[in-house]
Amino acid sequence: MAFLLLKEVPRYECLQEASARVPGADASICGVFLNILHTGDVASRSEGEFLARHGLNQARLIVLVLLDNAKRGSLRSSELAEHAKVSRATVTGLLDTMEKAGLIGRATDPHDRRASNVKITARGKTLLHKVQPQLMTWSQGILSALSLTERNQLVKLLRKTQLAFTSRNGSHLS
Amino acid sequence: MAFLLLKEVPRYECLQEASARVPGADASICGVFLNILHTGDVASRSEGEFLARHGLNQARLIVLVLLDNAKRGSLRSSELAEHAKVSRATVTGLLDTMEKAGLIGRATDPHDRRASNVKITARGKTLLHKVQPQLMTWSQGILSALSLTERNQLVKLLRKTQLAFTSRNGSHLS
DNA sequence: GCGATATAATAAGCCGCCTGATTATTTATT
DNA sequence: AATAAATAATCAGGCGGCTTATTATATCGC
Repeated sequence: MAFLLLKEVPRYECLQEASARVPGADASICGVFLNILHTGDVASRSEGEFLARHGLNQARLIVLVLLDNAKRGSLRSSELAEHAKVSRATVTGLLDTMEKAGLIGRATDPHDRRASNVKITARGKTLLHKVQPQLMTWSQGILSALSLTERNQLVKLLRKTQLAFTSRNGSHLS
Repeated sequence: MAFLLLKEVPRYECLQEASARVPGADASICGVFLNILHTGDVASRSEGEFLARHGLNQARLIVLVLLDNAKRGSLRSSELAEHAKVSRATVTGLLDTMEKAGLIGRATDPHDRRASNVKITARGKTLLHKVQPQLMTWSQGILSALSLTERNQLVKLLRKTQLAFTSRNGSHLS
């Protein structure tokens, strides 16, 4: 998402203004759309900045979380790709970086020599267990600006919105 | 935002589940955070796919919109960078691509030969005026899944959320 | 057992974004 | 007028994502 829309209010205000001139425009719809994009972007960038202070980013964090929770103690890179919803090729690069940083380790599977088992290292666990609670505190500090009622309401509306996008996408009516 | 979080539901469910095990975690906060990221990502990707069918992306669209609305008829690349909230270097590359595609033109400013005036071409205008109404129809088709009341409610909550992030960021308390 | 097919991971190369350095030009200072 | 400082745009190089080969290994069917 970062690659475009609405890093800051001005951009989306100018789009809002521009859209008013488009024939058939619905101000309410435009407003929702732009605010969804803008809010997601703000949240994503904030989290990214938070994680960068620990040498992490969102993709690396999710890999650590997945490996830390793995029942078997290890996952294959293809499983990581699938659960993190990132291409396999991307995972390869991601793991290269993380391996260099000592956060994860790779070992060829003895039963299937095409595959490799990816494990979180002690160093990775330490980092994760330090960062995760801080991330919770951080997000609580921010999102407690909304009351519990507001948060529930927001989640309900967001879920409905997600559904609207995905069902429309799935049916290819666009 | 695309560069990480929550392309699909599985990913964010697994994060939600994982966060439940973190000491001090607040399920309501986590739920809001993950849903904001997920919704923004879904919306951004959907729009990206829509625009790709017309050879556009979000950054190129905003450049066209800005140029089309420019009172003077042209903008400088630095102005585009500022309004689109993208770095100047990024705008240079963006304009290179768009110039090759015949959507915009560049001309050195006669009064300040360091600067160049960027204009939308006839071809660019044609494309924009074709795509913009389609984009409206498309987003209306999706977001009319929410009632007017729900949309108003959602925008109100999103604005409050944006504020929570930006004010926290601004004060550097993290 | 052996050739065709499938699968796991990686490599190669593109795109969009970034930061920081560079070049050309203008403006300010003395 | 001449040098210093500021400014506009671009270039160089990095990162993270993607898709499309490529390589090694497994498996299926005859």
